[in-house]
Amino acid sequence: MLRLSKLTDYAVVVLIRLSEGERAPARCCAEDAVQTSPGIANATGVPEPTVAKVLKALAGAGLVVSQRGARGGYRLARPLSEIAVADVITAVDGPIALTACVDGGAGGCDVQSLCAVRGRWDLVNAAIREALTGITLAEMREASVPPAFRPMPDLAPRPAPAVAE
Amino acid sequence: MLRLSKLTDYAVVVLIRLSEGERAPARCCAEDAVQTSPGIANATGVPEPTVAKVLKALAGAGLVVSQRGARGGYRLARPLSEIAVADVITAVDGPIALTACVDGGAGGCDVQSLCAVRGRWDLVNAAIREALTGITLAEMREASVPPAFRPMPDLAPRPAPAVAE
DNA sequence: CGATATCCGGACCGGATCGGTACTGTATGG
DNA sequence: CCATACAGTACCGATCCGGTCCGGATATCG
Repeated sequence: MLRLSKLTDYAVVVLIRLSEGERAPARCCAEDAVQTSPGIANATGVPEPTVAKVLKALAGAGLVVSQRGARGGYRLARPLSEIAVADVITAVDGPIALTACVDGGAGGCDVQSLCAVRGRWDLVNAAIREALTGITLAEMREASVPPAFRPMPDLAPRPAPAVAE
Repeated sequence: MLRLSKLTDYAVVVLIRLSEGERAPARCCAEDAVQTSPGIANATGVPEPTVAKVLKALAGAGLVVSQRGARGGYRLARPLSEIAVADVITAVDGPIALTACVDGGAGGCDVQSLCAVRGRWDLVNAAIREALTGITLAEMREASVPPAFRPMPDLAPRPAPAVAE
């Protein structure tokens, strides 16, 4: 299923929200346009603690900068065009690795025969990583803007013989 | 982390083993070169029940054909060059979808604000699916053959500003 | 300069899904 | 007729994710 953390989804929402800045509220134009965790949570609907956790991970990865103190908050470190989906995934879910026996495989394989798979998924990992690196958050934001224009996309064409899903 | 099922890894091992056929054993050239679950399990080191489950899923997807009966077993339905990684993942782990709110999103989103993400990941899903469709098991088998030639691959170069992992 | 309120940081816990196992039924081949 | 091997179902354990709570640090306000 290629399970991707829900946290990553939240991270994208939070980052896009962070890029849009605070428009409506009464707070008249903050100097750095920092946004607080509760504010983002209120705007996005994500629970506050979860937002805080996501922001924390993002701050640790350098995607956002944190401003501590009474009037602190979070601010984007880079424009969305410079943030790839791979960066968000790496920040939230850790390094991109499909299986346990890739890249930083610490030799946790219990069966030797299985370890023959080492390096086998590297091609797939590289391909996925490249695909994820080529997509920026700005593109994702643009993609979600006109929902009426894409009622049912066919996704990617599959030259290989498709099997019953 | 892009968690990929361990079952998928096993499936690749099993399929490659299935493609290599039975060379060593005393069984003098089976008519269809069918291999039994215990045989594959013994050859690969994967527990027999797991092999059986993987084979079952693969048979359901049409990647392998099953031969019931006393001298039954499994046989590849297609050469490895015709089997894409995406097919294996789809067969074992179900359809490729990173998040719950994509493609067949049944509207399980509890928060409306979150549902604004609908369709946002479609680009990423399409890219990943395309990447996975473009890699066949034959390529993966070739990649794993010479382990000495790639002691520490750099994987994919990352044009985007790399963050601390 | 001190108090305060706010916010970041790390730690803990519950729940859910996945991985693995065992049993029984059915069909084929000897 | 019996042995073999796949197919289906059900169960159990473990790992990991998601959510929540509390403590430390900091900038503002008095």
